[in-house]
Amino acid sequence: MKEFLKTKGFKMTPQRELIFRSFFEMGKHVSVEELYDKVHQKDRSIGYSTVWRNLKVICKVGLAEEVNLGDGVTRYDRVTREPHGHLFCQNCKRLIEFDIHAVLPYLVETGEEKNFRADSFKIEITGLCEDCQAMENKKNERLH
Amino acid sequence: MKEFLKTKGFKMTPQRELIFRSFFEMGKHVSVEELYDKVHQKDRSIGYSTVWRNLKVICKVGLAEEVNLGDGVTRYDRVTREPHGHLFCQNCKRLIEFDIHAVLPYLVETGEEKNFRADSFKIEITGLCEDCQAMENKKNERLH
DNA sequence: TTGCAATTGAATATCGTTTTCAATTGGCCG
DNA sequence: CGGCCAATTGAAAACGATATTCAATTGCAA
Ligand SMILES: [Mn+2]
Ligand SMILES: [Mn+2]
Ligand SMILES: [Zn+2]
Ligand SMILES: [Zn+2]
Repeated sequence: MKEFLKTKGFKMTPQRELIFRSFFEMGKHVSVEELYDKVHQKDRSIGYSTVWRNLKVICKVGLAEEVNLGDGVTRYDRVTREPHGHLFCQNCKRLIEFDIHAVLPYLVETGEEKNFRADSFKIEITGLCEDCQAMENKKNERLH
Repeated sequence: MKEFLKTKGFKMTPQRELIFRSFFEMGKHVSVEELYDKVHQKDRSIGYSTVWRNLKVICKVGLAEEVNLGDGVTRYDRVTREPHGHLFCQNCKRLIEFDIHAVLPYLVETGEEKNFRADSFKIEITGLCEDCQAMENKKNERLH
């Protein structure tokens, strides 16, 4: 990792090491605050801006991407070889991923048709996840 | 329009009338600030918060939807019968629409598979529009 | 070891969004 | 036609996530 960062023009530091490690441990779709909480538990001296900056670094070196869902909080998603879409539960904010191989060619073609140079594709389905639907049903039952 | 608003529990006011009219005149993908500028030209007394609130009203009554592209500015898009996706130029912020009939069934199916109750579908392609590519090329030529 | 750019933490700035509050007004009812 | 009251308005302030500033520290190449 240190070597990898060097090729990208970044130094390794203890703070960066902990932040990177924590990010990759936490799995997908992490917000600055969530990562800060985790990192801060392990090292109370690490500041919020350092966590924020290092998430940007993780993106700059191509290991993650920002995900914006319009709820005012940017999440950071590990980059995987497989492009995917997101099901976003408006209630619990959970993100469920799904494969988009089937539709990607169509989107690529659409971009080409309009002479658009596409950098990235985003597919999001907003709604209510299975669990939150169940909770909603229970709540409605109680009203009878 | 006044009657329509009444059925939704809203009153008509001169400010609202002007804001609604201006919004529909401006076409698609309007930000609060853009609409405020336009409205403010016609009536210097109308405040920013009134414009903001009325855009929310336009959404509440189902005539528009918020569009979030991760650039920190919410845009308001007239609701049309036809679902569509967006090509978003990162340089000039222009939005180009495209039809998504072909991929919608796949997304609906995906939601069902995961027992997800889908409210809305969002498809965005980020990149550089034709004009901005041309500008970029010109700039690069000049460097030789 | 030295020099210097990169990094860090705290504080502060930014900026679009949202709320507060007092004053005004639309529209229903008598 | 008034009177009433909830809805609406405009200005100002609050919010909150993101981003920057700055002085101090540190990684690391030479
Ligand atoms: Mn993801
Ligand atoms: Mn649109
Ligand atoms: Zn949920
Ligand atoms: Zn452009």
